[in-house]
Amino acid sequence: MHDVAAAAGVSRGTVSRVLNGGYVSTEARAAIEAAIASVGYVPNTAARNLVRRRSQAVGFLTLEPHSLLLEDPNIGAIMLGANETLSIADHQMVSLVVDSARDTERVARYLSGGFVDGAIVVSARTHDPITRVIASLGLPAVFVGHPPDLSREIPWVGIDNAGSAQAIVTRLIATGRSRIGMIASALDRDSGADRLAGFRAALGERFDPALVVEAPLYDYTAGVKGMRELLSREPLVDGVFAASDAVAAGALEVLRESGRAVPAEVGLVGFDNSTWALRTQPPLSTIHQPARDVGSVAADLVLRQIDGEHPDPVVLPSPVVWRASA
Amino acid sequence: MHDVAAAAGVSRGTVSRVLNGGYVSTEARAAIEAAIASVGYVPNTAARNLVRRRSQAVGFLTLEPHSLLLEDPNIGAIMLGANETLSIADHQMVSLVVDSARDTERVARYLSGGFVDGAIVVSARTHDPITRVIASLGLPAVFVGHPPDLSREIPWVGIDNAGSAQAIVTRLIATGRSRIGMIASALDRDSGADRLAGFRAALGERFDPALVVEAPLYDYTAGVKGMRELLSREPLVDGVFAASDAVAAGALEVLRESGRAVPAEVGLVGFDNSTWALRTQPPLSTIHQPARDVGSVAADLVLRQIDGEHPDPVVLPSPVVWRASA
DNA sequence: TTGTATGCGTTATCAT
DNA sequence: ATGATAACGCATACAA
Repeated sequence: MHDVAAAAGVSRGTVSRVLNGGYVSTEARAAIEAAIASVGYVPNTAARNLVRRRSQAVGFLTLEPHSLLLEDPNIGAIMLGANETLSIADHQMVSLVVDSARDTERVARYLSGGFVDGAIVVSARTHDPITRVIASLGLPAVFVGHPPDLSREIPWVGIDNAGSAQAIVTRLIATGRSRIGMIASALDRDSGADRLAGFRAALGERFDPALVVEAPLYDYTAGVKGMRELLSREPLVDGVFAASDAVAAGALEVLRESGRAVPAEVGLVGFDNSTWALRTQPPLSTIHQPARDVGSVAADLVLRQIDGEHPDPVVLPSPVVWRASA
Repeated sequence: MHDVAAAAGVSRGTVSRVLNGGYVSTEARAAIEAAIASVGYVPNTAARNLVRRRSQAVGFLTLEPHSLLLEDPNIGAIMLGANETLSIADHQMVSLVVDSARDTERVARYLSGGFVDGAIVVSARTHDPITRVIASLGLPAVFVGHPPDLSREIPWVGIDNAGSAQAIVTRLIATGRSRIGMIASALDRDSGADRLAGFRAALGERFDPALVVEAPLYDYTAGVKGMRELLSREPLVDGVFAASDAVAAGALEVLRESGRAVPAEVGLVGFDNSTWALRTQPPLSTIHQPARDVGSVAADLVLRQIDGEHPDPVVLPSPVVWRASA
């Protein structure tokens, strides 16, 4: 910038004014713009942020085992939704992957180092070091999904997992099934635990713990193993609630192998309304997750906090999508 | 930091020394550390970077239509590999999504604003504005895959798509197939075009353009539509090379629907060795892409450029993985 | 309208 | 071993 000022024969202050917008004469502006072009000047945004004390950037972190990051299509959609909203507000979304203890420490430094004005956190857990850093730093943040403890300090956005699970299982019951099982995934996370709770609520008196098999992740493999286990525990099972569409796809494959017709003999429902749901034969009845909206709302919630507001948590609607699998 | 210095009764220089490492007396160090804790001081890394003129960060950008970003499991693996290597070198990987014209401009500013010391670019195209910015900025960068023009200015890392395609198709031919078709995806990208070239090379004289159907993306849907088209063009097709495992999975579904046994009546091979390959029935013969290594090498190549070196492009091995589908 | 001066939070070069 | 002090590249209040 020094060079530009010299080349244009003005002071650095004036150069700064044409860059940002302020009173500057037409001639001076022309001279400066010419100088900028000839010198090939690009402003150092980092320096600008130092003086403005804002970075115009928001971090997006996924506190997940990396395998899940690769599998879960929702996370990608959430990112895109968040980015879109941040982009409109002229904020840069920077996605940070934390995949090791070393990452955790470095990301914590990054967050507290003035590089971001806020953060969107997917799959936060209360005990997570990063979560603590954010809380103690007072960094504007929003969680996707509701972590047990900090829900009151930090706003969150999500869906009603329990209610939606209850709704679709109720509907599954209404198709006349009597032995309904569940392949429950990720019970250590709020989404997983809530879906199981909804399943249980829908069944009420008829709930049978023996018909719930547990799996660590929301993936295809969980469906394969889970369905085999379910079948061995109760060969007469005629309804299955899979904790996600990927899980349901795995279960469907096993049902096919074992010669059970879907939906004639066994009704199957999933969760997510992901691409899986339309790829299977028959297509899956499932719960629609408005993942893109979740991201968009998350972005909005950080932005508002950056502006000094204290927004409330947001729960987005997640309707049942009924197809042919049940 | 001013507060810390005051509280500890020393100068800011000394505080800086305990933070970074330098000669400082035991008493001073103790006093300063106590002050840091009581004040709750966290260093502003942004300010440090300004004076050091290094950010210790590397950008990771995916110049893809966002739909593909969500679908492609390779990109996630590449990210993880890159992050691991960067992390060991104490560099922060920041992933930037460019999903609109507005994004393009903002990301370009971000890149030239001093926030990153280098960049890893997936799916670069020569005409892309971001690519031009990087080139004109002289920012240390590496491409994943080889863009046509800038290959000499900017190093890249990738696999031999053409050679691998030729290898697996040759092997498919060796199983005694006589009417072999290809579902070719993403012909506007080097990977897509090269895979087709390899297919053609393997067939030599027997290559028949009528047996090549084109699809825009490497996804499941492309396989479904492509296989239907192929079947209608040549009902007697007995071998299929799908441009990716996801494409192969879609094709397999159509083959099943139309009553063709795989591999008995039709041999099918894919590309990527992704999770798709093991989920299908039968599992797919395919090409193993060392995606994680690609990311790791990419990181290494930027790091070396940041250190002033001028590394050559790297081609990683991508062996045939033979399973039951052909 | 424009120039000058000061500060943003650090590191680094000097002396001491 | 430590304390001043000058950068780093920019924005801005104030003066002119």
